[in-house]
Amino acid sequence: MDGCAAKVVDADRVAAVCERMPAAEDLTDTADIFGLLSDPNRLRLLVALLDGELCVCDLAAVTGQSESAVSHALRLLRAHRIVAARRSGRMAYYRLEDPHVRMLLDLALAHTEHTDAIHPERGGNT
Amino acid sequence: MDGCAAKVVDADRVAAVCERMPAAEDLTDTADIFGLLSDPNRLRLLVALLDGELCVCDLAAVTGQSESAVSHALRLLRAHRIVAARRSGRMAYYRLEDPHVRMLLDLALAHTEHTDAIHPERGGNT
DNA sequence: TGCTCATATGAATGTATCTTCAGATGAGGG
DNA sequence: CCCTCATCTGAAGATACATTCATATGAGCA
Repeated sequence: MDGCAAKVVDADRVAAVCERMPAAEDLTDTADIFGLLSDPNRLRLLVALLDGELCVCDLAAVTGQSESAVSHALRLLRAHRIVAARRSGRMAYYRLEDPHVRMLLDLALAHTEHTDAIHPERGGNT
Repeated sequence: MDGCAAKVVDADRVAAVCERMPAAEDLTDTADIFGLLSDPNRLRLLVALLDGELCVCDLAAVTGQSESAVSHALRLLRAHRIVAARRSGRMAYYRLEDPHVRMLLDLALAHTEHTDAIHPERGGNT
């Protein structure tokens, strides 16, 4: 109500935009999810899980990180229910659990694949 | 070729996932964009611009930030060509320029309106 | 010309975040 | 029971980031 009433130029536009502005909690929430996707290593982890579940050591191998780093990252993602773990003996198999994040990943990656036409020699891996 | 060949459990899966893994540059790029969306204030800015262009002081009013903070944020977004500025006299009118980011925002906001009830780390307040 | 206003910038501060190291937990095999 | 292996955790160090303050630019106006 007062957050949008300082020194404005287009008071109408400002009021309209304030109307449509999502709640602060929703914005924080969304920013939080984007934050989880903003790290290349976590991104690698999630992309690896797009195809199905993988154990920690395989995730470490795929993403080129230490198993400790992978475990820390998975813990973060787990805390936000983006991934889920299945235990089998000593192994922990992780899978992508959040369909919303899956959609964001798909959308984001679909677009980056267009941009890599600029990098002809880099097909997909090393 | 050895980035995916350490101590693995499902060598086939690991190899397959490595095949599909986007190039490091693309992942960095995507993570970078997600990083730009990972700040609530920048998010507010971009959401405000979804409807059309706004000047800096109106953006400050809408998002409840100082004009200096808004200017800094806009500079960042401008550097990544996510927003663009139109000058008119002393005023600078910014608009959302990247359709890819617009899609990500639309998708993310559509979902946060549903999912704000399930998050663990906010201690269930109003 | 001199003044004010809108925006832009740089530097400094504090805070958050990532990575690594060392050790802990817990399952399986001899 | 003891030992190994896969995973997990906590703490510490380094790095990056957001926010603020002070000031600069540059347009309009008297």
